[in-house]
Amino acid sequence: MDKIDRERIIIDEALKVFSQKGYADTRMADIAKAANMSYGLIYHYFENKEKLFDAIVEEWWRGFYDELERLKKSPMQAGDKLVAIIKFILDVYNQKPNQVSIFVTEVSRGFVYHVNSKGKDKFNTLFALCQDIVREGQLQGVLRNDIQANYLTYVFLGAIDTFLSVMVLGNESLTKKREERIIEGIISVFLYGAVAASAVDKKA
Amino acid sequence: MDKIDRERIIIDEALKVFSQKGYADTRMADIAKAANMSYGLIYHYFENKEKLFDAIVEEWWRGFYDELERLKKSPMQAGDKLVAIIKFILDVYNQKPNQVSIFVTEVSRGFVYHVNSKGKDKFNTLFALCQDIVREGQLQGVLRNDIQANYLTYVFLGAIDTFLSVMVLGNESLTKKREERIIEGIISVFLYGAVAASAVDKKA
Amino acid sequence: MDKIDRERIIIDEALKVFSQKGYADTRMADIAKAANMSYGLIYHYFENKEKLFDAIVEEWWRGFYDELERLKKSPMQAGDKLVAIIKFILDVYNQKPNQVSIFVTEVSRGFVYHVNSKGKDKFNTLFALCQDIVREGQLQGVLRNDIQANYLTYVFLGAIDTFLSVMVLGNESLTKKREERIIEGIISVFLYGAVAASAVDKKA
Amino acid sequence: MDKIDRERIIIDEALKVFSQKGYADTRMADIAKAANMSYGLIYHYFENKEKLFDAIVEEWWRGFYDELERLKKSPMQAGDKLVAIIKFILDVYNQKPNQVSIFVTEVSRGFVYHVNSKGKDKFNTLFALCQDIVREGQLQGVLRNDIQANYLTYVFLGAIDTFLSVMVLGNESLTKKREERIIEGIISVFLYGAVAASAVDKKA
DNA sequence: AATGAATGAGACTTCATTCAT
DNA sequence: TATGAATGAAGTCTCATTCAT
Repeated sequence: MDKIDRERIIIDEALKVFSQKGYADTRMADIAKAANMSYGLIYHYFENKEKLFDAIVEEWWRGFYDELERLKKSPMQAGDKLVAIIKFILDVYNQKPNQVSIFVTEVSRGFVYHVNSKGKDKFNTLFALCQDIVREGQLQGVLRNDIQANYLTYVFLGAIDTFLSVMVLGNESLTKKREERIIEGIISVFLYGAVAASAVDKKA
Repeated sequence: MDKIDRERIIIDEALKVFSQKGYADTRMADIAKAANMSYGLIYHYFENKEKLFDAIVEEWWRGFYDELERLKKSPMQAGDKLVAIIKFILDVYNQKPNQVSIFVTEVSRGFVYHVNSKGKDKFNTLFALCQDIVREGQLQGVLRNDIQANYLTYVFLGAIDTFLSVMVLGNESLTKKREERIIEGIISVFLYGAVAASAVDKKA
Repeated sequence: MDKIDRERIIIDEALKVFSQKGYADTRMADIAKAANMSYGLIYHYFENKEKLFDAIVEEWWRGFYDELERLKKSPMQAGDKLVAIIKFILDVYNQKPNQVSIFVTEVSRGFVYHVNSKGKDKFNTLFALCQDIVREGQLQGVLRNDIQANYLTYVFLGAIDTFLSVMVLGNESLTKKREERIIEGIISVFLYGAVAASAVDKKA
Repeated sequence: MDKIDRERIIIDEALKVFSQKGYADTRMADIAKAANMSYGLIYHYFENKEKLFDAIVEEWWRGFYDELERLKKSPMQAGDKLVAIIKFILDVYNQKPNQVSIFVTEVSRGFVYHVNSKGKDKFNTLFALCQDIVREGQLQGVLRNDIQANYLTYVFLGAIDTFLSVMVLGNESLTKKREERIIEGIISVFLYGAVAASAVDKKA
């Protein structure tokens, strides 16, 4: 088995264990057992527990960050970009729910990183990228201008995050159809608000 | 110094330390030092680290839960209830940012509770209570009926949660004026959507 | 309540707790609770846990030692003295089973005293006194001379000790009638042996 | 060094320390030092202090129990069986005095086991097995029938136990010749009684 | 590359004892 | 006398990490 394969196995299995037990309650021995190898061997591939965790986060983060950067630069309309973000996250959740789980429970709330600030940085970067897209939408006249971009971003990211939390805590899985409905629902509320049509006298 | 006072001091200092370092990285000795007493003494008042943490969470949770129950039963309009929820949380944040911080970073994402399910239960209870109020709004014709109540709730709670995360991670404090603006902003987006008035052809 | 009374209560209650939980597993707080007072107060009467334990042992030991000394000096026949010893021990057991229990489980096996040698000394003294009486019996021609006094003593003391162990471990209580039968039985085996009359061709 | 060897070393060294200091006063660090290894390593082989102690006791107990069962089933005469029991115990004492010491001071009096009842059970099992053999002797007409089997057993086991206590407390060792004399002595007193031949008017 | 025995810093916790009130 | 809050030494045990094989 070559080096890359081993690393893959370790990362994948560690991901499972971390997302099930949480970082603090995960033992290197648990990971080794899940990966079906001795724990000594893990140290050939990763310097220590934290670096291993970082590798997992980095992998997910890289993909997410790249997507956000790509979207930011793309010529799409801001509204469609926001839809694309949700789509992307739900896709990842579908393929690797554990990865999203870790992001939600450990990274975005920065617990592993209480001391250093890696998690905080990532969260802030994520927030900033979304806010850029939101601001772009405002400039395009697609999104409201009377509200600061950061508030719009709170609502947008928050909706996704909370939705994921519920999914993660409930261990729920996602059918394609359900995914559609969710995107539809969240985006619709975000864009057009929660108020009933009959009750609208918007921003009066 | 009497028993209740000591308990207060311990809880208050533990709250600070927990929220700064996170549960896992907090040492009983740290708390003792912060509270200016021997670590042995903490064990006179709290059975162990977890019970101490629970006491802290419980205190905040009790207040929050009571408020939600009170609101649920009150004759207010659902929209006003949602405003009241945000107001309440921001008030608590203003008075005890650490308490909110712990809730956001440790409890709502359930990391201390990966093993047992105390955190998960609290989160679900919280979600359910909000959803009840949202559903009430739908019945009153105030909130949209074409979207499932849980999606509306994701957006609402998510907005608050993400906002708090940003506040907590940024160690930001809140002026009265800023608080007003935030409530205004989040509620407005939640109720009327992010789309610019000029661009509205809602739910078409 | 005067000093002597308090001491009595502490000793009596400590005796119960020690005999139930054993020395190592007994907390000063347990004793205080049993004695219905604060644990601080115990330290007014006894220097520390070990001294308290010593006081308990000393009390029982004093009575036993005095009895043995008295018997040693008395003009009774050696056989009757041995009967008197058993009688005495069973009487104490009847009145204060816990006291005997402590002696059997903690002192005679010297566990509290593994470090120092108080228990060992007491056990040896006890053994020596019995052996003196046995030797006296040999001189009187009442007990066998062809066996060393210490072997006779092993059998005698051992019978009592094992019997008490069984009583103590089984939490059994003693009726007067049963007591008679036991004395009869043990003494009879000790004096005349376990061999059936029909099978006797003693010391052939 | 392989797994089994290490376990042997730990058990052997722990046995020494336990028998010298007693269970309660034995530190895991003491055992580690005696075994010339880090204390962490002990936990690779034994779950905790109590399990380590149990392993030691179990080893001795297994041998003793098997011997008793073997004797019980053997076609020997009951009297010879009793001799064999004493022989066996003395042999073990000769080879592993510490093992016997632990049994006498810690297990047979059940101090480690004040809470649970492992020690009590073992003691009762031991007693029951001996009593079976004694009863067999009664049925064979070799032992007296006019005394309950349990009383005969008290005397028999007690003699051995007390003798061992004296040996253990005195740290005495055993020559082959002395061993013979002891067996001779104890058995003789047990079988034929302590009374001088000249004074016999047995059971009159 | 691979194993898992070995290490030991350091965490939590207990509880006898002291001491201010 | 009486209380129980307060102390802190000391114990057990965990587990990331190292290292000989």
